[in-house]
Formats: sequence, structure tokens, C-alpha cells
Amino acid sequence: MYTCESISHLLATCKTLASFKQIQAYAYKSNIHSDPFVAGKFILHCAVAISDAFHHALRLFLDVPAPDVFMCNAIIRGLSESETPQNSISMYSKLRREVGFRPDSFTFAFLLKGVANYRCLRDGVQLHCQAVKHGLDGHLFVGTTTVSMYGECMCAGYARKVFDEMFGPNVVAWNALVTACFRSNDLMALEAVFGEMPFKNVTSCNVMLAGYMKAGETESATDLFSEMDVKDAVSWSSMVGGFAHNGCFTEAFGVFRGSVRSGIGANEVSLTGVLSACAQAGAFEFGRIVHGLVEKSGLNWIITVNNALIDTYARCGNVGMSRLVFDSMPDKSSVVSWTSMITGLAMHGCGKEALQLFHQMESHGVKPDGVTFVSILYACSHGGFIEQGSTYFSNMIEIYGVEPSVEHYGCMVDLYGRSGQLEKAFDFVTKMPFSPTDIIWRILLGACSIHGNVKLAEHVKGSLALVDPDNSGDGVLLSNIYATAGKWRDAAGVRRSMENQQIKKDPGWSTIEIDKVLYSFVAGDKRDKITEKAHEKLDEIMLRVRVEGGYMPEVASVLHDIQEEEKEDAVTRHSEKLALAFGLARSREGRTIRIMKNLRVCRDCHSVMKLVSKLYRVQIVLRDRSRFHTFDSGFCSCRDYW
DNA sequence: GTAGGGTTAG
Repeated sequence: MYTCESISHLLATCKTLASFKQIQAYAYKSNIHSDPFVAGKFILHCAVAISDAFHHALRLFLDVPAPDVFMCNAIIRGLSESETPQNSISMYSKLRREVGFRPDSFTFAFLLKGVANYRCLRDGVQLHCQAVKHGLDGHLFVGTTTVSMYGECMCAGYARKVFDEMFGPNVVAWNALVTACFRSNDLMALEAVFGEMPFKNVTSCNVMLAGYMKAGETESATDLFSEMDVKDAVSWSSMVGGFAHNGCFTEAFGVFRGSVRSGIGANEVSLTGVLSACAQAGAFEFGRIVHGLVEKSGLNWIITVNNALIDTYARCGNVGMSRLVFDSMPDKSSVVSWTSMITGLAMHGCGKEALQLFHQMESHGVKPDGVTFVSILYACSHGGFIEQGSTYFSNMIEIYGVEPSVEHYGCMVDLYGRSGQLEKAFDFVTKMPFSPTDIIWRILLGACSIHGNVKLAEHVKGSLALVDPDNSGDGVLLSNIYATAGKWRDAAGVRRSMENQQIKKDPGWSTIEIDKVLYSFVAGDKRDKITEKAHEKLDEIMLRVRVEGGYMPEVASVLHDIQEEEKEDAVTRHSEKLALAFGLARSREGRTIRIMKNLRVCRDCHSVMKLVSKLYRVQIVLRDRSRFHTFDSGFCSCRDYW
């Protein structure tokens, strides 16, 4: 015979509908199935602890002639934790209407949490009113959940008002308020509340840390972190992720090592953070070490970690490793995994494979989102698939219901502009439902540069000057367009006006990783032994590409109105060439040379790299601002289309 | 018998 207690005990480990039905059968045999306690437990378990079993929970619920509050709450909770939490509210109204359901504090806790999940302020306010109507808004748990809900809806102000009405807020309530300010991106309010708190525990400090990091205030975060006498795994991982988020990868590596040394160890958040730092720095070897740690720590089943690995390998120039990680993932339900893989392929010039993967994703039943379409359109524009690109763009809206953002429009402008259809590209800009941003104009300017359209370039530069007058890259690009067209005086004019306005050119830099050490180079500088060595080797390389490869310098890439010979020297000394020379001098034979550049690679460097890959029989992988170039046997993976 | 607070990926 089974009792209520033994049924509860059985349910604790029951995870499938089949085993659940068995337990139900025991309850029938023992004739305790209609006991309200047992029936309630059954409904709750089925509604929240077994996946895809809500329909069964609902059937059980409907079989009960007079369901009690507990049962109603179980049904509402099941819906509020589902994919469609909105349904919990309609269920609530239905129960109120049809069975005279009287909600309690639990009801509102579940409902409000559901709203927090889909962040609908209107529904949130309505529930808040209902809670007031039932006299439950003063309940500590309900109040705390309301504060969290308003935070998720980005309304720190409302959260604060609710909090101020609360009677005797405890630590949890305070922390909910702090988090609400964090979620609303309200750093001022966050700092104020943090300062006001009568008790600070680690949790609230962690929120403050994350808040500083989100706002880019890495120094304040560092100060707070060093003042904290108790630091837990969340504190450490927030620092790692925060530094990575702000592009401070050296610091991210440092804190990550610190977390391991302090005995806290790596967790999935610090691992994704440090991987993101690797991705930005292009630190392939270090990324591999972190991958080893992932395997060793047994965290290799976590989806976010795998997604970070896919992205890191792709950004470090090894999309093959990304593919291995992707293929090894047993759970491919996350759209992020697919999108990362698609982006990786597209970055590496494998546009066709990227589109194929998109179709595989669809047959897997994973729904694409806005980011997926950015990478799809990117793949099309970089692969020169103009027709397909326009089709995807219209399908995105009509079939998938994804609202196009400025980024999507940017991809389309790039798609047409890059392929030489400058008028169509310009037309797209004027017909956009947003006013064009600096980025949009810059894409068009880039297209003018590729296709040598001076007239449109001048017009675009004029619009750019209105939106973002201080950007050095734009002046450089326009000046290069003039120089390519042989209009040296105009090129010099742009440069002079940049000097007058004190606009400084972003210095180009490149990094190369050899034996796990990262070396960086800036154009033309001779500072130390390393740079000296690079210059020496570069002289030898340039001579060889000239004599054996028939290389002719392409001087249009420098903007100076200087003598031809000097121009040649300035191109010769670009940072990516220095990194390449150093790599050739120091890498072991047969090794792939991996270089990262902060700006886009210039035409001259591009042709030198092709020649070097042939003459020196090396593979060179170069990551520039927008994509990867893999040079092998005299050819580049971008097929000179970038 | 049910419930509230912290960092994370494209």
C-alpha cells in the first residue's frame, strides 16, 4: 500500500511522463488518488517537473471537481515557466471568471515571474494592479518579485517606488532592487541604491561589479573588487567577463589566472569570458589551452561554453576546429550555436557552406533570429551572392517575421555596393525606414573605394561629416579614393583639412602569436630587438617578392602626398608586413602563420602575402577588421573580393 | 504541500 508520503517520495526522482503514469497507477490501487494533497502534488509535478507534460497536468486539473488554490497555482506556475508565459495570465483570468478562484501570494509570485521572463510592461502593470486589488502587494515575496519584474522591464523608477512601499525590506528585497537598477542600465540609480543599502553581502557587490563593467567603468569595478573581502566564483567570473566585454583582454587573462590560482577555479561563466578575450586577441594557442581546461573541468556539455569555443576558434583563424566543436555538440537546439558556426564560415569566405548550414538549421527545427540573418546576409555580400541575398532579406521579413534592423540594412547596402551596384546601394540607403547612421554611410564609402567612384564618395563623405565629423578612417578612405584616381592634390587636401581639424589617423597595428606569446607591431616603428629583427627579415622578403615574384608596390594605399619612393617605403612598412616578417623569421617551418590586424588589410599587403605564401611555401591566416584571409600557394580565400 | 536576490555566449 502507498501513502501520501511515499507518493511524494516517488515523485522526487520522477522525470518522465511514463514513470509518472506508473506512480499514478500506484495511487489508484491504493485509492489515494483523489486525496487533495496527492492530486495537488500530481498536478504540480506534471506541470513543472516533467518536460512537455503540461497537457497531462491540465487533464488531471480538469478532472478535479473543485480545485483548490494549490492546484490553481500549480497550473499557473506551469504556464508561467513555459515558452509562452503570457498564457499564465489568460489562465488566471479564466480561473477567476469560471471557478471563482481567489489568488494568494504564491499566485502573484508565479505570474510576476512569468512577466519578467517576457518583459511586457503592460502586463506587469496590470498584474501589479491585481495584486494591489487583492491586498497582496505589501507581501514581502510579492513585493520582491514585483521589483524584479519592473527591473526586467527596464523600469528602475517603478521598481524603486514599489520598494519604497514595502514594509521592512530584507536583504533579498534590497538585492532585487539593486538588480533592477542593473537590468535597467541605470548606473546612477544603481550606485545610489548600493550606497544606501544597510547590509552589503557578496551578492549586491557582484551586481555593482557587473554594473560598472557594463558601463565600461573598469577602474571602478577593479577598485570595488579589491575592496571586497569575500569574493566568490561569481565575483571572479564577473571580472573576467567584464574585462573581456570591454576589450581589455590582457586584464581578462590576468583575472582568469587569478581565479584559478585563488582556488576558486574555472566555471562556465569565467570560461566563456576568457574565451571571448581569446577571440578578440586572436590568441589561438591560449584558446586551445582553455579548451583543454573545459574538457578537464567536465564543463564541455554546457551550451554557452561550446558556443564560445566555436566563436573563439573561428576568430582565431581555425574554423575547422569550430566545426569539430559544433559537430560534437549533442544538443543543437540553441540558435546561438548555429549562428556562431554560420558566422565563422562566412568570415572565412565559405559563403556556400554558411548557407548550407542555414538550411540544415531549418531542418533541425531551430528558428533563425535577427542575428542569424545578419550573418546570412554577410555571407551573401562577401560571397557575391546578390540574388540570394535579396531573397533572404525579403524572406526574413515575410516568412520568418524578423524585423530588419539597421544592421540588416547595412548588410544590404554592402551586398549591392561591394558588387558594384552603387546606385542600387544608394537607393537602399535613401529608402531605409531609419535615418542612415555613420556605419551605413561608411559601408557605402567603402564600396566607392573598391569601385573607384569619386563622385559618390564625395557626396557620402559630406553626409558622414554631418553624422560623425571626427572619424579619421573616413578621411583616410576618401583620400585613398582620390589617390587611386590619381587626384593627388585632392588627396593632399583631405589630409590637410584633417590635420587642421586635428583628426588623427588610427594607427594600424598587427599582432602575431608565436609559441603562446603575443607580439604586436605598429607601422614604421623601430623600437627594440624584435622590431629590428622584423625589419631585417622584411627587407629580405621584399627583395625576394620583387625578384622572384614580379611584385610591384601599390602605393595608393598610403595617403601621404609624398615622393613616390617614400610612399613605397611607407607601404612596405605596414604593421601586417612586419608581423609577417617576424613570423617567417621565428616560426617553425610548415607552421601556419596567424596574424591579426586592427584595420582592414591594404591591397599592397594583400598581394605581398599572396606572393609570400607561394615563394616561402607557408600558409598565412590574416584576420583584419572585417574578415579572414587565408593565403596559400599564391591565392587568397577571399578571391580578392573583400 | 508551492515562492523572492548575483556574473555568461552569436
